[in-house]
Amino acid sequence: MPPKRKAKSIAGLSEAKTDLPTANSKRKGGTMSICSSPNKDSDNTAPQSRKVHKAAGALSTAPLPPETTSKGSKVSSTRRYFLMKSEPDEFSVDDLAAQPNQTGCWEGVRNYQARNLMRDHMHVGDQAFFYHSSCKVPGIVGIMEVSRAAYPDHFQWDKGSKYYDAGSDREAPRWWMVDVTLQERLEEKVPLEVLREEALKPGCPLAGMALLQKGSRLSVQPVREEEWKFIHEKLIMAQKGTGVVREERGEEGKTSSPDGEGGKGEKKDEKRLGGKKKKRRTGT
DNA sequence: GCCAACGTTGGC
DNA sequence: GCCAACGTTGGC
Repeated sequence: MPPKRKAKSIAGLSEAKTDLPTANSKRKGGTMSICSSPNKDSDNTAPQSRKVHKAAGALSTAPLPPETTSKGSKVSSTRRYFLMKSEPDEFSVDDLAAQPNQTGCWEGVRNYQARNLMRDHMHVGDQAFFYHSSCKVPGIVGIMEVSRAAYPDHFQWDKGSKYYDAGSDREAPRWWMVDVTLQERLEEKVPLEVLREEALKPGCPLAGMALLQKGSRLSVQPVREEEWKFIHEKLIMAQKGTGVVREERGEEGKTSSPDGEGGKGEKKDEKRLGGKKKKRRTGT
């Protein structure tokens, strides 16, 4: 699989970055049956015929309200919430803000669980936090709205794309994407660290948040309504009132971005506690 | 840069 | 279907 694939680029622009020819062309066990239409109704077939059960434990996808599909299209009676990760080096909230109508497609998701969430559970009108990962200060940097429900990620058939997947059939697309529209770019990022701190407080609705669970890595995650509200009202709205949640602005010195994600090469200010744990994996 | 915790592959 | 190997994610 692509060594780097959390990248989000906007359709039409991303073609440029095709640094990884191999992509997941070697992937094969993919005999998974997937729906072929974005409008399929009751397709919840998790094509993960392999062993996703492990992951399922790490990330509870439980917070999703029941699907209310009436017939051919996804009908959402209740707005759902999500969190979508992207490495700012690859695609940042500023990049999305720079798109026409501040709208772009969220392509490049190459994980079945994440795909299923987008394909089967995201509806127009649902909202998602834009999360910057793999950067100096990971955290929530924006609020988006789903502006187009799932449709096939065409990069899976683009041999020049790092998201190319030789095993994906046009008749049965393996990978899907949605369009998102930026609703708000936060003035102040809500750092992961703050979320963790809050979650520790008694009664905090963030206690069970998927993002904070150990081993959570999914690039698209469900967010419970109470989690969304807490973050939005207590951590985002509040910062507008007081002006600060955490003063890191300027410290990273990068224009108006909610975080100046300089780049991964950057010194990560906090050295690990130097603890050796155990060796991992049997050597190669 | 380190490394825990995955996810995927493929032999059996 | 099980599971070890190996590659990846992403916080630290």
